[in-house]
Amino acid sequence: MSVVTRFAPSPTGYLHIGGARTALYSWLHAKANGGNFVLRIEDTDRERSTDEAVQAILDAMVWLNLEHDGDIYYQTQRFGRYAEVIDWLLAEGKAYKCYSSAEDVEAMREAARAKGEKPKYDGTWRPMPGKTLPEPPAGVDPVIRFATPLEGDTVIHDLVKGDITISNTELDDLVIARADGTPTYNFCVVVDDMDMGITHVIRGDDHVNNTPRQINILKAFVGDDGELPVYAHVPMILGSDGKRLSKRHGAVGVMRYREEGYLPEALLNYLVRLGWAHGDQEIFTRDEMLEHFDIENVQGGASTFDPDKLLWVNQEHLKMAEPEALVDELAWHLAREGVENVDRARLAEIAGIQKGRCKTMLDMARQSLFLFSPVSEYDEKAVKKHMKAGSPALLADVRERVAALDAWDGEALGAAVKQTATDNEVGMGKVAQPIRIAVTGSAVSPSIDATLLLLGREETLARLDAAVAAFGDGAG
RNA sequence: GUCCCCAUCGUCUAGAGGCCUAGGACACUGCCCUUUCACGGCAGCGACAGGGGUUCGAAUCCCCUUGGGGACGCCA
Repeated sequence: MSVVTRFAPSPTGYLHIGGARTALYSWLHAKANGGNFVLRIEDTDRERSTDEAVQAILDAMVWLNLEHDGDIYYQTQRFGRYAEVIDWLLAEGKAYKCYSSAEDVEAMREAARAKGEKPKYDGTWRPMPGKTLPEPPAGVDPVIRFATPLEGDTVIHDLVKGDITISNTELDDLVIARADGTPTYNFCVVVDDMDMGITHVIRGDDHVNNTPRQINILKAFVGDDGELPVYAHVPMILGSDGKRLSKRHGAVGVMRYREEGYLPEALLNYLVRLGWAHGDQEIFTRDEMLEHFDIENVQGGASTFDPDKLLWVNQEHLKMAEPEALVDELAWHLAREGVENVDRARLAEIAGIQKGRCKTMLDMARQSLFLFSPVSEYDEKAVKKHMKAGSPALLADVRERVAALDAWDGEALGAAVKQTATDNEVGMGKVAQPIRIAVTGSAVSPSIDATLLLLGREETLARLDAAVAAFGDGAG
């Protein structure tokens, strides 16, 4: 049977790092096995689900290029189906109406806690042979509870954790439909996974404790020996303080990483290595992930998110990327810095020169800004350090030499600068740094020949002239 | 509290009983390279949580302890 996995976020916020990794693992497992990857929006909680969150998740999935197969499912569009299944369960006596109020149930839980037991619903309204049920109170809408088996064990054959056995006595009769008639998570998941033919349920291990409940519900349909999906519970991602990743750790939405200049391939690469390894390999292309990833090799324990390593991975991906592949992201970041409509060939040229010396696309964009607007001011520290008494004369000298160049190419420019240093009997630093300040305003830019090459003849000459004028008198 | 899961350098991890004097990567430190910032090269620092077993032999298997995480909703 062909593999079908799913990613099933609830739209109560953005897609965060942990969710992105779960989605990645799920996607990888499907695609590496020639299967399908289903995207399902679990929006049954209408109070907390928002359209903005749905859109944010979709945007993030697109940016990460974790493409799903088929249409996106929305649980709110499947209420008819859920109602039908609940009716069947009720008719079969596998579920029942419960009139206990929220306060009643809370009191039951308190009582259990006080006895040192796990807080559970006590089964007041569960029909039992020979048992007389209380009279339903007037004017109260009941919830529907699933009648969980009273004894026996439920075993999960987990692909990452191995077999997990949980006693059914640990479980209580969970609510599958609220008083207002809307179905709840554990129930919808079962119906959906069944209807959508999900073969592998890959999700965070915070769901391990839900799994036996879901298995029990599923067995109500397929029978005790019926076929179940294969489960794989992947560990959580922790913050640097060992606590579950949260906003405090900067665990913001995936799209925030885009804003900070990360490449989707790099983020995915970092994420795939968090909890999984293939020997000593650190850097993976998407194809390499597909080739080597195996859900069964995922670690059982939680791991800690390390922003430093993510940054390094990003830098590695920047270094190995084809310049053309960086054009879209560079354009996006430049636009955010106010620079728009730069043609693609120009962007590729810039990316080709900058990619080896930036850690992020944001760095690249910002460090390329000098190309798009005249130098409005010179960095004070840089001027103090490098602009000496003799600098303006050297700048004027260089200006004449490069102006005389037939072709504006990197090699000739480099030679001209070098010759200026040689002829004036000074080190390269004495020439290159003032030029850099003159044409970029700062002491940091690509190698001086590449900087001038990118800037072009006209701008270079104009900026050198402006600098000679600015520093020519009384400088140093 | 109850149940479930987990446990190798600060962090991510390699390790499936002898290949382990425990390997790689990030971070950190030092040196080298160098026209800036980076890149790169070399070196260093640094771990099998503790205790019992099993075995000729254990980071690897078992048990206990400890530590960490998760779950216990008319949230998902």
